[in-house]
Order: sequence, then structure tokens, then C-alpha cells
Amino acid sequence: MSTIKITFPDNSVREFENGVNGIQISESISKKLAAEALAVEVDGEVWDMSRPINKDAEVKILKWQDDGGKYTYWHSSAHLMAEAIEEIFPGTKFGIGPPIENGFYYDIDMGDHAITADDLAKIEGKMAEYTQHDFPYIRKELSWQEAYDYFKQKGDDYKLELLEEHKNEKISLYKVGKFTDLCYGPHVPSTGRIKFIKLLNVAGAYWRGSEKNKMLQRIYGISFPSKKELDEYLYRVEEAKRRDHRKLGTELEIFLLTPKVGGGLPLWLPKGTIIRETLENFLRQEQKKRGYLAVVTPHIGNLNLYKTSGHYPYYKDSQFSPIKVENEEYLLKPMNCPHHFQIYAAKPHSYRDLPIRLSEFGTVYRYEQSGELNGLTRVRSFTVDDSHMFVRQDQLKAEVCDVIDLIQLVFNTLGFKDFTTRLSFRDPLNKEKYGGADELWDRAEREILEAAEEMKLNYKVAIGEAAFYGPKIDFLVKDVLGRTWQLGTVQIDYVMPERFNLEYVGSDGQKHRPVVIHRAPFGSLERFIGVLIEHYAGEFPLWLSPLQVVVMPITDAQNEYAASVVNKLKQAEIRVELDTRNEKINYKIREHELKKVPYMLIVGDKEKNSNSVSIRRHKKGDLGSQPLNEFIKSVTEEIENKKITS
RNA sequence: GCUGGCGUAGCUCAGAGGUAGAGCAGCUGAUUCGUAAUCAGCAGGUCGUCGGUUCAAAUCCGACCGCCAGCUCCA
Repeated sequence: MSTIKITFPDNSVREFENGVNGIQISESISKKLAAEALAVEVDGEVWDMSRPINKDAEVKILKWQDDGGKYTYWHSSAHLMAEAIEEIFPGTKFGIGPPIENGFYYDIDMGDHAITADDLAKIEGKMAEYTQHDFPYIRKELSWQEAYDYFKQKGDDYKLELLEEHKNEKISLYKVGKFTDLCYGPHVPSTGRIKFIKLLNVAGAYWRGSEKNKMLQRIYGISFPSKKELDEYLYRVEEAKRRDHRKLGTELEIFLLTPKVGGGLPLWLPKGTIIRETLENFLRQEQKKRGYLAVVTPHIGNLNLYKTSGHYPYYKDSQFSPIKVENEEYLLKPMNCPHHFQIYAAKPHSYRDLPIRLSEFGTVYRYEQSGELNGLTRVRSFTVDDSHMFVRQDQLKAEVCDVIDLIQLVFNTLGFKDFTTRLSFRDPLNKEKYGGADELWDRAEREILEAAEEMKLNYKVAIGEAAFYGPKIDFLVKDVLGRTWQLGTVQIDYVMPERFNLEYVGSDGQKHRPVVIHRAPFGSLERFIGVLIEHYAGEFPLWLSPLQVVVMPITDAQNEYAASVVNKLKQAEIRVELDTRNEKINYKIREHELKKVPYMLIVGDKEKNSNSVSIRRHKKGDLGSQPLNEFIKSVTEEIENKKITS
């Protein structure tokens, strides 16, 4: 028997008999490892523990802690679920059942039967039963024809369709208990590895993700090796629900969505408007420092503008229908750029004037499918903190760096420490998709990369993700649900200046084409604030909080003093309310704690007689008494510094 | 847009063929109180909308509207 060399992650090398498998390797290392091992990575590919290795290879034993281990675990869980479904609902046709970022799903076709919560409980119960039996996952390799015959007699049409794409290949099947599935693998050694299972929900999903195909039922689930991990996961799901901006936004009276106005058309309530305006003013100030010029443009524009830009009719389906006025057609503006281009084009520009940075909090309107609307994060009317900067090619990199710096400032100020960026470049194999000259693109992509390096961005490059008019940088933030939101964006544009015939006169006296940078640090105020609400769980930092201080007298003997405190706070431009309701102090405290008011000032006779206030900080409790002037000073400082905590 | 689930008072929910109920919020009164709910009374609803079945519908059936989950989409 020949031997093979196995290299481990620590670069140690050991010899094993040819045909050794992951189980034997892990057993040779330690019993504990063998018990925890879920799969084995062989030369970068994840394999079953039982699959023989026939050549020298780099091997890593995968446990739950490894992504490949989790992936395998959830993949096997999906199969276990399919087995349970087949047992309970014979005749079910199976689509695909892959692992996902958090758990797994299986797409199934049960004809007319719609899965109910009871069904889920039954399936979950059956799965738990199977884990007790500790069925092994057995891999079989068949010829294409054998596999085809098997699924043909079983009537699994979807599997047959999948097989069509793998003609002339060896087909691998996995058998667990009585259920046999078409599958690349890999799987964990046996069902006993899967300990704690929770089936989460059912939703429709098109077969192979195409609207043209039949809709199948998709069952989502998750599984863990320990109860603790399952409980933690379920807790996180609950926490995400608690932070949901749609719930908090309504409770805290930030915004209102009502069918009487229309889906995806949020109304900003007084408290939400304070947050919005505070954010806007913050950005306006920063932009003034950086030489931006504010402009204001109307909410509609002549349809021809969007024909010139090339967006219409290409994006016709995601715009509101045109409005006919006299002999012209107008569009609710889906973006601000064409308006801004007209401002630039209205007079000649010298190379000395560039860059010109036009900025506007511009509200745009896009038609989103009704099923896509979601709170503030997906709406039909939203306000972009837009700017279009017209620059010379030689100014591009410095300008991009300045924009990145601004976006970083915005994110850091708001406490988004963990954001990543995506540099979207064109696909060099598919150049005809993009406008603009080759050398401009090459240069722009190089300069974006240099700018990203210079600004120390945590970035990854996405080839083929560029807009048709130029490469871009997107800023991505993860919310508590683990969803990634694209907030800020910087886009380089060579196409629009051409289409709108934008120019400047260079030092050579000739006309030149400027480059346009589109950028928005918040992206949209709606989405940004939606994410902020969840990020802070509604507990905004003081500078953003709609209500900063509530003053509450213990009895009405202090009403007059309390009113004078409120007055002084108002003069210091602190957002304050007076609560003289005839209620016990505990009642008032509870109420304002629930409304997440940052500071509560309690004034009784002691405070009245010493011109002081007793301070209670939201979630922190009683901070003791302080002279009023000192309180005003420290609060003002907290607001001015935009402090994130306390 | 598609599939499924859900729509009862401002909010959270109970009622599952016999004619609508609780807690909180609101209003009125009493209480004047020191760091997360004082007590009492009052008021509040064509049970999402429209149609059908029935002696009788919040309850059963159908259509529509809205919300939620996911799919598809997102310049």
C-alpha cells in the first residue's frame, strides 16, 4: 500500500496510507477532534469525513467554528429536513436545499398543500427524532443515466431539470435514512451531529429564482450543536424585532406611513423632522467648510432631460408615469443630476473655477414594486444628500479623497465603526456595457484604488459592478439583523458630461470635458435614519435626540421654579419639555424612560432652594444633584461634541 | 408584481355562528407624592372594505384593500 503526504494548517506534514479519510486523520490527532469534526477541507475543497484521499494534499479538519464546518452542518440539516418532509408528506417534490448565511432552507413543491405552523412543528419533531437515530449520510456515485432513472421513477421533476445541466458527469447522491438526494455534498458524518433545530418560517420562492417559473414553498430553518447557541440566535432575532425601525419609528413618533397617502411615501412627524434637520445641518456645515455650493431644484423635470441622460426609457419601469402638461411631458424626478447639470451648463466655466461642487438635499421619486416597500429603508419618495462635482481629470483623485474623508467623518460621527466599502469596476471582458473611453476608465479605476489605499479604506473590489457611466465606491453598513445596507456612495461619471455636452475652457483656450462625481454620504435620509433607529435602538445620542431634557417637579409647589429651569435651557437652545402633570414622580420617570428621553431633571424643594437640578440619565439612573449652570454647560458640551454615549 | 400568513378601541390582545371585552393610553375627579406604573369614575368599535351563505356573521365563503415574511427588482 502506497502512502500519501498530508500537510496540516500549521505546515506540519505526516504520512498516511493512500485512501485515508478525514475520520481516520482526525482520530489519529485526538478523540476530541474526531468527535467535533464535521467535514474536511482537502486542497481548499470541503469533503465528507468518510471520503478517501488518494493523493498528497493540504488538509484541514473543519469544526463548527469554521465557516466550512457551519456550511456543511446546515447543508446536512436541510437534507435532514427533506427526509422528515418526505416521511410526513409522501410525494413532495424537492427543489434545492442549500445552507445560507444563517441556517438553511429547502424549496419544495407540495401541490396544493400550503405548509402551516403545525406542519413545521411536525417536521421539526420528526427531525429531532432522526437525530436520535444517528443515521449516517452515505455518498454514492452513479453514472448520469443511473441517476436520471432514479429520479425519473421517483417523479422528482426538479431534480431531473438540475440533472440536465450535468450530462456526461459522474453524479453524486447522498442517502440519509430513507431519503436520497441529488447533491454535491459534503455532509456531516451522521444525523446525530445535528443537535438543536428550529424551523423558522415558510415563504414563496420562484424555482431557480425566475419570476417566469412556478413558485415553490421555501422552509427556512437553523440548527446548532448546543442549546445555548440556538437560544442566543433566537435572542438576537428577538432583539432585532425590538429594534425594528418601523415599530420604534411609530412609537417614538418619528415618521408615519399611511395608505391614505400611499405606500412608500413616509410622512415625517415633528420629532423625526428634528432628527432629519439636525443631520442635514451637520452635513451642510461640513460641506460649507469644503467649498460646496447649495442649490435648490424642482421635484419634476421635462422628460427630455431623462432621455438625454439615457435613464429613460432604460429605467422606465422604475419611474412614475410621465405627467402631461400642455404639449410636454414631465417626470417626477428619479434623480437630481440632470437638474444640476443644467445649472453647470448655464454659463461658461474656466479651468480655474473647477472643481465646482453643487449640493442639494433633493427629493426623488422612484416606482418600487409594492412588495418591495419596507419601512424607511425601501420607499417611493426619498431625499438624497446629493452633490455633483465638476472636476478636471487631474483633480479627480484629490476630490475623491476629500469625498471619502467627508463620508468617513459622517460615519464616525454617527458611530458606524464597522463599515466596509466596495469598489465597483467594469468587467474588462464586457466593455460594450459601459460608456466612455477606455483610457479614462483605466485611469479612473487606478485613481479610485489609489484613493482607497490613501484613505485606508477597508475595501473589496467588485468586477463588473460599475454603473454604465463609471466606476464607484459604495459604503456598506451592517444592521442588527445582519442585513447589509448600502448607505454612502461615490460615483465617477464620464458619460453624462458627454451627453449633456458639459465643458470648460482649459489653459490652452480649448474646450474640455469635465468629469462628474456623484456622491451622497447618507445615501438617502430615509434609509439612513431607518438604519440609525435600529443602530441606536431608538436611543439617539443627545445631539440627535428630538427631546433632550424633561423637567419634572415633584409637586406643584415647584412648578414655577421648574418653568424657570425650562426657560434657561431653552435659552441655551436645548430641546426641553416641562412635565407638570399631576402624577407621582415614579410615573413620570417610567414614562420618559420608555420614551428614551436622554435627561430627566427632577426638581423638588431641595433643588428649588439651591438653584440646582437632580439629574437622571436615561438607562443610567440617578446621577445626583448639580447646580443648574453646570448642568447646562455639560449638556451643551455633549451636544456640541456630538458625543455618542452618555 | 408573485406565494403564504395576518387585519377586533390610539396601543397590546381576548372572543371561533346567538348580536363586542380586558389592560394600557385618553377625559373627569380625588390625591401633592424624591428616581421605572396612586385611586375612582367616564368615554371610546358599522370587528379592514364590499358582496354572499344563514332566522342570526367579528366568527363561514368570495373579491378587493392594507400590513408582515420571503421571492423577483433596486440607475
